[in-house]
Amino acid sequence: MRYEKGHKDSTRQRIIEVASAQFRAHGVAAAGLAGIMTEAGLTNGAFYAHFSSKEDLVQAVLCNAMSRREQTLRAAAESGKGLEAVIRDYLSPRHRDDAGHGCPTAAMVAEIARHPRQTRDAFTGKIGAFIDLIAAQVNGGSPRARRKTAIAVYGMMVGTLQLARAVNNKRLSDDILESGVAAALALAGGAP
Amino acid sequence: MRYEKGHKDSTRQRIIEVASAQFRAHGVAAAGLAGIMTEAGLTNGAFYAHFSSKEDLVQAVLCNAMSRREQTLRAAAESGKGLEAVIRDYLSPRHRDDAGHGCPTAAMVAEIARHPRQTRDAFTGKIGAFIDLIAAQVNGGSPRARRKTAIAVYGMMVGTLQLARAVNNKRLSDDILESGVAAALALAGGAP
DNA sequence: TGTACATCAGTGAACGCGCGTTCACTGATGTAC
DNA sequence: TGTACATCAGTGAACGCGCGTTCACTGATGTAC
Repeated sequence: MRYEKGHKDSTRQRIIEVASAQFRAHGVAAAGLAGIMTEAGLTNGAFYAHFSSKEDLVQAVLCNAMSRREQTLRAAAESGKGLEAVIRDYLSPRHRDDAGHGCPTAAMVAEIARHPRQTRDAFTGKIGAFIDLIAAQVNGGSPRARRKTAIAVYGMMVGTLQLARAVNNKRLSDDILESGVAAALALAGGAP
Repeated sequence: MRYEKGHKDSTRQRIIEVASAQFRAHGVAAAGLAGIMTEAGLTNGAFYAHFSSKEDLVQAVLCNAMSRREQTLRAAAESGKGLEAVIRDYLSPRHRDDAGHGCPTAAMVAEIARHPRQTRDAFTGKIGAFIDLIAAQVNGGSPRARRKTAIAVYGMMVGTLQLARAVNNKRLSDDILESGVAAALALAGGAP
């Protein structure tokens, strides 16, 4: 073969990573395959040697991005950094201003809700892991209560980050991030 | 004139309402002008007698939908229904399953963040009113603390509703709504 | 009162464009004999 | 060792389609004289 072993896999991975950033930065609908392939250093015809359709790519991107996010969360948990650091990092101006390399849920959740069953399955499968990881770091209460708190904390992180991104006023946007951090810590920290 | 007075205004309003539902149900990018005009009982050429561009319509839709939402919130506050009823209604299966007639923020916030300045301005201007209305019903703390809590509660409502919509598992989805309600009440109710 | 013209919401065909997708082809390599 | 063929990642032009937008036109009404 004229390409070294693993070449095709690495090309596929490159396409996924370019698409992942473009989907998060501009939305799935607004990111075109031609632009993705060009940024990946290929022509558009090569796309279908790697994926059967755009929807197939969306699923691959989702699995990849969510898995990565899960690993980051897991690493933070095991290094003992604690939930507070995760929350502060999530609701930081840096994360707000760089959606392309940020949380896939915050960037794509509303669009995912409108995608076909299989794509939503890919998302659903990963979201449970997030919840469990956060729940393990919540203080106080039964496992069931901790899980409920974890869901709420995650929902708040996603919602406040999106609000901070949409708002056209730096002062208000910073306010939103700050309020999210305070409330998330209050929830996760058990009784105040 | 062959049309009664106010005819054009009511046509414009009809277009806005049809677009409003389609934008929330399918997303701004996925909802086409031709489909909107057809559902409004007009042909596509008539669109530009009412709006200068699709972006112009997006702004009109945003103003209209957010104002309506604000009125609903205000009415609930004045009738003394209390924040609890608002939260329960927001995080209900009915609202989750009918995005087309639901909260414009939850349906469009991520897309709005990618729209031009003027569109984001229309959104930003309205979001402050929401926060104030919620803040007025939060128990305990200084006005500043209540405002921060209100932002967090609103962010959590938006985020958990989106998660509940995206997830492909009724049990988990209901769980998410329930967790959101409990946490929002805990936050807004002051010390537990 | 009758006629000519102005108004204007709406029609419907057409515009160029970028989309996702298809496909005949390329050309470097590995394999068979 | 040399030749013929198979493989296959990638090329690049083309496909039909729906998008947002434009525009010449319609036709019912109001206005001017």
